[in-house]
Amino acid sequence: MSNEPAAEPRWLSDEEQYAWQCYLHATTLLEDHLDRQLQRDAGMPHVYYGLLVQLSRAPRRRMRMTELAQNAKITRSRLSHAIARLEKNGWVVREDCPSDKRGQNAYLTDEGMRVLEKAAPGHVAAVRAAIFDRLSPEQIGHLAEICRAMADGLQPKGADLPWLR
Amino acid sequence: MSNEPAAEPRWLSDEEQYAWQCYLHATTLLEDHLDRQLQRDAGMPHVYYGLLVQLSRAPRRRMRMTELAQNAKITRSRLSHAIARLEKNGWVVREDCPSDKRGQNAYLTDEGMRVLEKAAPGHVAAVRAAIFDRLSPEQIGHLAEICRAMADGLQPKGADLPWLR
DNA sequence: CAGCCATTGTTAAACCTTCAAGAACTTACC
DNA sequence: GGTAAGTTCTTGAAGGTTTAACAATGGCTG
Repeated sequence: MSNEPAAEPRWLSDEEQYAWQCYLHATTLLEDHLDRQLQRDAGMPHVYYGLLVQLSRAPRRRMRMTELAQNAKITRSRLSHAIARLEKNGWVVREDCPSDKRGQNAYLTDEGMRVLEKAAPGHVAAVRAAIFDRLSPEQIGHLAEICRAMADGLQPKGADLPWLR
Repeated sequence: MSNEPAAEPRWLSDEEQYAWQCYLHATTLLEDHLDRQLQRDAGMPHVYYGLLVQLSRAPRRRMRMTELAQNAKITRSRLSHAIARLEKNGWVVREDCPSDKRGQNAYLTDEGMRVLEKAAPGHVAAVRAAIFDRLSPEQIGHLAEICRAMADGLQPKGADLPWLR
């Protein structure tokens, strides 16, 4: 199916092309906007912030690296670099996992927690201003539904990234 | 409004939180997926591909740097680096702009055009598989509407980036 | 036309991401 | 229990992005 030269590619209809255009614009602008907002107000990019959020919600503010990577939808390699940086900031520390000697836990430090709590209101405000204050409740429902369908189609099964690709 | 400590941040409702989660997952997974797809099949990241597409649609396959950056929603700096790389590949060349001595045009070469035409079918197929084959026509309409509303709120007015932020 | 401010595009440095490879450990199986 | 295969996490290098600063030019205002 992906080996044949694909005799006649099914191009996008006008509606589809328009939707795709809008999607690309919105997602690029939003991601850039949030990255800058967080870089300015909290000294880290959006993805890193997301990692702290995950950790803050985890049982004892700790989580196995792989699980964290899965939740955040990033590769283990990327996470490894990210945690290294967050560790330098003193916001996270690594600990050996008791039950599996290969494993590492990332632990959100008190200082990391403070940074997160300080950044959260501004971030939520930014997200709200960019999305939820601009959409009707029905649209929010539709968005969730649409994104869920998309994410479903992109989830697991792949080479080094059991979940990505 | 952004100066006051924000007495009581309006957190996200459960529905909003769910939608935001879905959105983040879908957009991260999709962007990663397309980046890999294009890197593998065309030797460039998704953004670079988008630049070639823009150029291919422009009048004489050329466009002013700033205009290209605006259309692609990226900074001039990022574009500058990107075009430098594409130029190394021989897919784009820079030309002085006749009417404004500060200006540069990016021109899509014949080779660049070939690369684009070769990559297009696979890319469209990937986009289709990830989105349009998974959504109903109504959902596609909703998506466009939602993204348009989001993009509208994020458009222009800013410091070094007259359009971004 | 002189002065001043805005715009255009680039650059260097710091940072982030990807990719491929590898070290350490676990599991399954004989 | 020993070996092969799989899992977990890290690393270094290559490449992409951001930020701030800059040179060159344009355009406005008096």
